[in-house]
Amino acid sequence: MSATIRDVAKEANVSVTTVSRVINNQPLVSEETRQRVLDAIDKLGFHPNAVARSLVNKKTHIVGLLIPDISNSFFSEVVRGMEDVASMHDYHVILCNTDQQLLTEARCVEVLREKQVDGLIFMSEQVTPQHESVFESSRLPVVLASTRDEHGRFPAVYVDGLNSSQAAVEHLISLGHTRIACISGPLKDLIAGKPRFDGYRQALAKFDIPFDPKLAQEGDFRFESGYRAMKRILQLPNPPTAVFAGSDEMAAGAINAALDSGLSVPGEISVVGFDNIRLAGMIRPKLTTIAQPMYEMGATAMGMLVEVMAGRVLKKTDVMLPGQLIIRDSTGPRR
Amino acid sequence: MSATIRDVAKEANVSVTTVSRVINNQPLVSEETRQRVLDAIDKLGFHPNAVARSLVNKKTHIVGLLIPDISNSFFSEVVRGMEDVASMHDYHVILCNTDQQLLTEARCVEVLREKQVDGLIFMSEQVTPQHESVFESSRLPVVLASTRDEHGRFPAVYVDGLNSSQAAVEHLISLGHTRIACISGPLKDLIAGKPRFDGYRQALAKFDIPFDPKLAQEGDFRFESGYRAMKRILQLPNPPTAVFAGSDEMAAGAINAALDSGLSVPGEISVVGFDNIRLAGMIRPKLTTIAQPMYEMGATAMGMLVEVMAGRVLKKTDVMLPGQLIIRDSTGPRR
DNA sequence: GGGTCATTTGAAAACGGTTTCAAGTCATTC
DNA sequence: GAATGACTTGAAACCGTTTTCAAATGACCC
Repeated sequence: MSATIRDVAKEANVSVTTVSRVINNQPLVSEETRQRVLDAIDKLGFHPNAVARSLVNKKTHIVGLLIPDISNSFFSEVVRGMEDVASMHDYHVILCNTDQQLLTEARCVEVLREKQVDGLIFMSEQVTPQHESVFESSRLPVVLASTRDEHGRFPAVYVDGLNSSQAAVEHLISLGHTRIACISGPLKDLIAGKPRFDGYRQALAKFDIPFDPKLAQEGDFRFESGYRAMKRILQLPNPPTAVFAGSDEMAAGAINAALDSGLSVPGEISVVGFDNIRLAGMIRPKLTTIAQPMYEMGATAMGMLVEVMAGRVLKKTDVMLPGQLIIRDSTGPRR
Repeated sequence: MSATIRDVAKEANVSVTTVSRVINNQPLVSEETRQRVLDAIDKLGFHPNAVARSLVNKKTHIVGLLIPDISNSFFSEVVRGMEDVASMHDYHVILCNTDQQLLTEARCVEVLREKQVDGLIFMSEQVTPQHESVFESSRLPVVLASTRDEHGRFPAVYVDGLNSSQAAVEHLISLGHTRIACISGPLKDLIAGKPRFDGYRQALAKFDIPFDPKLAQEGDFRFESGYRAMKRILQLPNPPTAVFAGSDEMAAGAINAALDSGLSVPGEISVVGFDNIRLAGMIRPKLTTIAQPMYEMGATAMGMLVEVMAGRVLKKTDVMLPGQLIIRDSTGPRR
């Protein structure tokens, strides 16, 4: 079918060794033979077979990406960062949607390993002991993105949820709000759930505002859960004047719920989100939020994985990126 | 390092042939030896090396995805459909962001081919003769998604932009609007640009509404271009009472521009979009739009590719999916 | 007892590259 | 003119599988 290195060798009247040297730009070939080989390659339209090459090199230059759901804009932005850095280093990425199912995740690791990928990036709300054992028995370099394992066994990149959300809530407090609700993500999520909720409480504590459990609702980061949580909150006898949501989608849901209940935003109730997905600038009012450096997080994670795969040792195995408060139109002074 | 088929053979006291038969579930092995081999595999923690396997099979069970930009929610939704169907058939996908740069696209095709992928799915605004020649010289099965080539040389799946947008505009007309603007995508885009614009004109023509070139603005599908186009339109001496936008993002931009100009939507101006991305249900007012079956488009494209890779011949090489008008809150009767 | 046949098994040749190591060529040196 | 060394080159082993083909085994039949 397609020409092989042997065909080229025959055509150029040299050995396969020499052809191999030429296609790998090794210096030990005379200019004249090199040219002859190049001509033969051209003539036959030869392309080296990366599979054969991988078999002997034991390197595929492919990395696996275990992502909950690529259609979620948070992940797709992160993945873009990963892919850009990967291709910068001549790596390609295999994408796997896991829906955070341990079984799916484990199966993916297994076949990726059979496919001899050079490394793995993992994203998921939790990294359980089962995860750790799956990763360890795969013997592959693994980097965690937007998550981390309890024991810090694997390098990880994530955003500082605690301080970021504290800043978000302090922003609300600085506007005069004292009755502030929180729509958090699942608290068992140790990166995007718990820390953001803790930041909320920490801000309250700092200003001696008592914590009212009724004002704390748990959602799942999605629009609908934000909408429903807000509806519940607004039925309270003594509703809040501001809401901090653990994700932009939930914040958008909350805003819609408020508007549907006839409240103006930020006139009667302020809302602040978390993530700064594209949506945040497109809804009305534009969302005040914490910008997560999603692209950068993906890029950083892939950068670390590349380092590890190159056999170098990481200077920092635990990278915490700062979030940034972006003040737009969904927050205003208490009236 | 990792155990090979030879190690297993030695451990089980059989030949590699027999081991190979066992791991491929071939029937010509006695129950007793099979068990012995299975035990050895277990004991050594053996996993077959897919690279070596691919070398002889000439099948990698990997397909390449050439996508303009995975961080765009339209593409990420499509890709999700592709990946789901791929994994259903035991394929994995390598993701490449091309930014619609011919050079990047060509380079990706080349290295994917070197990596011996079994097929390719391509997305981009245009398929030029250069593209065709790149695909053809790669000798890989190719399926086009949300685009198509002039000569119909490659199987393609896309949404019927002409009839869908005609339906969208007819919806506006049925609400009593006669002065209707159009914010289209680039007209050189033969799938998402031109046809949607043509559908707009066709609807006007059907109801004998004259076409006013001033009401036709060209954008690039993104939010900002919609915003700017709307601002221009609203400065017209005789502004329209409704706008049809070629994408939801542009529609969202248009709505924001209208609100910023003090107009109410849909009270004073109706807006209809195209795509039905998640955003459409999250903005205020919720967007009336044409739902593109994005997931289904990805799934269908991958389904076709799988067929082709299996050596079967496609019943239909040109699949046109219908769009669906979804009436929400951004359109209302002319006042 | 030899021939036939079905059933299991394994040796060896691929697949398309890389790499080790030895050898050949030729100018330079003493 | 032989020894030295720099520079090119190639034969062959190897990477971890699959597959072809032949051989071994044992049951069965006449």
